[in-house]
Amino acid sequence: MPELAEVEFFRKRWSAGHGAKVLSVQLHEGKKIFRGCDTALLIKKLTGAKLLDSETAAKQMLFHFSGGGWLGIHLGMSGELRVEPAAYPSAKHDHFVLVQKHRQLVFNDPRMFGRVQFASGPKPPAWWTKIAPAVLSSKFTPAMVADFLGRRSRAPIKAVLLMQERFPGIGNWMADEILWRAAIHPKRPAGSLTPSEIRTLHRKCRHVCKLALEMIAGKGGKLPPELNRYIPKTWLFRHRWKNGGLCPITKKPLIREEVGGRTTCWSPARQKLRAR
DNA sequence: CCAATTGTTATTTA
DNA sequence: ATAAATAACAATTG
Repeated sequence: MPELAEVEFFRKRWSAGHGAKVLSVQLHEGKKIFRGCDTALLIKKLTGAKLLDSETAAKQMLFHFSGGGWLGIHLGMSGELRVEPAAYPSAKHDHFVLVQKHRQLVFNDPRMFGRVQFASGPKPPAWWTKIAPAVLSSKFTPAMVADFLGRRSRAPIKAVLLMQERFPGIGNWMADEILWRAAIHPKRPAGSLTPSEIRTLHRKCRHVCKLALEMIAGKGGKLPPELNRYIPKTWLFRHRWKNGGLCPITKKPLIREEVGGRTTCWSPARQKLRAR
């Protein structure tokens, strides 16, 4: 479920615990979200440590603790972070909980495609620092996009936009939103885009990321079903899942079909298979 | 029972 | 050998 802006939204929730100590760590040992994670070390280092600060990159979050603890969380498909009262009893799929004096920081993930990582040391670990430069950073340039599209020239552009090594944080709905705004058909081979289309694509990537962060991450309420409250009807997002949905620009019917292995929504009246 | 799901990754195919 | 397509992961919901 969570893409760039939603990840930032969830990180902000847990930021309620900045400056407070972790009294205890509760986790469901052996669950898939802990694959490759040294949970014994995690528990040892985080118990009694203070949560100092946190940040997001792509679809991941990094929480920094006193004593050199670095906690990485990826929400996968169905994960979410919540803040619950100190007396809260764990619910189903609450696989990982940091207990503080005045609250509990809860990671809930039914499908467990999410992930918990932990490292100890003076600096953030490699699995964090190697994440690709953010779409909103100055390192994300039209030339870099053009180069990447050239190396993925036969894959549909929709599939290429989902590749985290170059478009960190962009997921299924954001990719569709970007292509719709750029008026590019999702099945177009990445290598078939004109230089002008590539510049437009680059611009729309940044625009959608920026607006999504403003609209979603800045808010304090609840998420998935309520996400519609934050996103205006001028976005494809508000129409993409409805049967019989109409393109907000052309007012013509939208199409849903699998592209690059994911359900994809587009406006055939606006997004043509041949370059214009 | 069947099909769906806003993500990644291992395996298979071309 | 490389890139692209597909299957698999797990749990729930419609």
